[in-house]
Formats: sequence, C-alpha cells, structure tokens
Amino acid sequence: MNVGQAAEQAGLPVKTVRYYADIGLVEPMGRSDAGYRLYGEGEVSKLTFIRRARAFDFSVKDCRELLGLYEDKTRTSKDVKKIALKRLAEIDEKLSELQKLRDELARVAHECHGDNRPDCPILDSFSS
Amino acid sequence: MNVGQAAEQAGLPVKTVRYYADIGLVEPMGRSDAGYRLYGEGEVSKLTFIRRARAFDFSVKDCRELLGLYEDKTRTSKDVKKIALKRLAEIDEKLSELQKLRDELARVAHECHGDNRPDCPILDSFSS
DNA sequence: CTGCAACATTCCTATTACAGGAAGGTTAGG
DNA sequence: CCTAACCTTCCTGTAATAGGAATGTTGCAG
Repeated sequence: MNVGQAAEQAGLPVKTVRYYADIGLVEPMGRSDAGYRLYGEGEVSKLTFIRRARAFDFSVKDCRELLGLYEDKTRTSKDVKKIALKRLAEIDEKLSELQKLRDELARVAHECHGDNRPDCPILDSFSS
Repeated sequence: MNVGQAAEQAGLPVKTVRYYADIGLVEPMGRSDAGYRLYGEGEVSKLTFIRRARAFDFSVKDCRELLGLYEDKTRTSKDVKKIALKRLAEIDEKLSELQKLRDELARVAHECHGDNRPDCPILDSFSS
C-alpha cells in the first residue's frame, strides 16, 4: 500500500510517516516504479506501535529503542521495564513541577481582584 | 553595564539576554563605542521580570504582553488576570493529561514482572 | 608598552518532531 | 484525454535557546 493508506491505518499524518521513513525509524518495504513508498502490514504495525508509545510521551529516540526491543525476540521484559520506569520518573518530576507552578499561579491569580484598578498582585509577584 | 553583568543580575544566561535583545523583547539602553550592549537598572528589572514569568511557564510571547502591561501605567488588574487565568486553564489541562498518562504508564509498568522472560505487558500495550 | 585573560561582537549550526507549501510527476476513472 | 487525487522532493518555519567559530575590546600585570 502507499503512504496515504499506511498513514490512515496507523492513525498518523502522512507527513509524519514520511518523516519516520526519512529518519530511518520505519522504512517502507520498498518503492514502486514511480518511486512511491510501499508499506505492508508489518510497517503499519510498527507505525501504530510508535503512535501509541508517543502518546505515552516517549520521545522518538525512546521509540527507536523500544521498537528495537519490540522486534528483538531475545529481549527480556527487564530491558523494557527499565526504560518505562525511567520515563515514569521523568513524568513524575514534570508533574510535580507543573503542580507547584499551578498552585502558585492560582494563588496570585486569586489574590488579584481583577478590576479596573492598576495594582495587580500577579505582576507584583513577578517583579518583587 | 555590559551584557554579562546584566545577565548575572537578572539570573539569566548571557545568550538568553542577547536573544531577548535580538527579538526586541528587552533592548539595551544603547551601545558602547565598541558596539557593546549597555544595560541599566530598568533593563535588568525587565529581564528579571521575564525570568520569573518564564518560570511560571509563560511563553516569551506571553511575556511580551505581560511586559507591556507591566510598563503600562494605565493597565488594569483585570487585563492581567485574564491572561493569568487563561494560562492557568492551560496548565490544568496539561496536568490532567499528564496525570492520565502517568497512571496508565504506571499500570503497565507495574504489570510487567521485569525479569528475564521475553513477554512484556508494556510492549503488548503498544501493539495490541 | 605589551601580552594575555576575560570579556564582548556577529554569524552559523543544532535541537524536537513535525507542519505547510511549492513545483512537479503518477494513477485511476469517466 | 482530462482531471482529481494521489505521490515525490525540497525548502522554510516553529520555540527558545545552546554551542561554537572567528574576531574585536578592555583592563591589568609585568
């Protein structure tokens, strides 16, 4: 199948599928006489796999590694879990930072009366 | 003062201060005979203001707007609060998405025994 | 006065993961 | 045969810098 159909089946934009081919993440089976990328079931599976992993906020680089493990019949679940736990720790850190930020912003926004007067605790919190 | 000193006082990397000058966010008071950027107290205040706002995850574009309000003696606290609340809503959405993602990743990672066997629920969750 | 370190300048490249668009070739159907 | 809907490559842009090269300036110690 051509790139459009592969993209649709994998649930990815065509641009993205071509991009993955360019960076050697998921290369097409081959090319047609006209130079069209040709994809099979296997490639669609990999593309789908990557879409799901990306939805878990894994970087494309991580995906490359995961895809390697995905295809490696000799890999152990330990290998995969290690990557997943690392990602989880990163997400936890991001979450806690974002949460702190949110609370502080909510606090200053709450303190701001939001009327037509010029004094504003939000701006004050940035400059003091 | 020169860019290095201004950067230090504002708590920003020199590169960043120059970048802010380039994009017209905080321009130096003037230039020395040798072409060195010259900063005064006012510029350092603005740079500090921006550093703090950036720490709140405001985009540089947002900062430009906030800086305009910061300097505008006729602005009302309502104007500022509007931006802050918009930002807050965005952060909340990001938080909830990240939280969902975290929980699901934690679940599949937990289900993975992480030993030397080849089957792995993490990878399975990507391909099923 | 000179030499050197520590500053400064501009400009170019790279990062992440694509999106948009131009210019052009291919294919399928009516 | 024409046309729409595909496909191709290539170039540019995004956000907010970081890194580095090549070069100029300043201040101070010897």
